[in-house]
Amino acid sequence: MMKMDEVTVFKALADPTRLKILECVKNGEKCICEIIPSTHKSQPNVSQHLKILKTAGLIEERKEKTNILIKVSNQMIFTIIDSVKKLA
Amino acid sequence: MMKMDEVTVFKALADPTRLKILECVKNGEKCICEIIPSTHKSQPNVSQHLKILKTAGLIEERKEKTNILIKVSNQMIFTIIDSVKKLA
DNA sequence: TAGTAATATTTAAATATTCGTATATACTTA
DNA sequence: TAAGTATATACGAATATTTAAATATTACTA
Repeated sequence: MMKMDEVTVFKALADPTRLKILECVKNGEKCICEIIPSTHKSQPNVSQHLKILKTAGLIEERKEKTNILIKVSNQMIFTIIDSVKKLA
Repeated sequence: MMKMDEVTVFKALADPTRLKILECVKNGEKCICEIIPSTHKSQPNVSQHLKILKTAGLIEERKEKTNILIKVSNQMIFTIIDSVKKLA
């Protein structure tokens, strides 16, 4: 997976729906069909948010029968998000 | 300084000019008049970027005679930026 | 092969962001 | 007090982002 520049990564993180998606896959792979309802957004919208996260190198996908399973590329992203949350 | 939500912080970081401003003040307070030329952007534009960084809680200002000096609120932000840069 | 489920793409509208120009404000100094 | 320096605000144009609706694609399954 290509390394992405910081601005692209920060942009990917700068949206509540995308942060919600990352939270959703924090504890392991999830089917897109499970991610969608967790965001309360439309299927096409989630599809586009997933593309932004993928382009930023933050997630990876794997096909399993009919479904696509999403996981984070690097768990470190959660350390980063937590650090920002704790930033006083 | 009020704690800001993650999305606001990530949005503040999701712009090359603002990352440049943070780099500029990395090694200590800098006058806005020094920050401006380092960005190659107009004075009003830099002023607005500074406001976004301030609203996100990332920088603080101090008046010194005619000038306003800018410094980061928390050096931890550079650790975060570096972590993102290293994210494979 | 027809139908269905999962996901992606296209499109258009609404909104947000970025930027420069013009102008305002505040403070300092001649 | 007039002029100058440093910074902020208002405004409008260009561009980018977010979103849902409509549609397309892909791959199962009956």
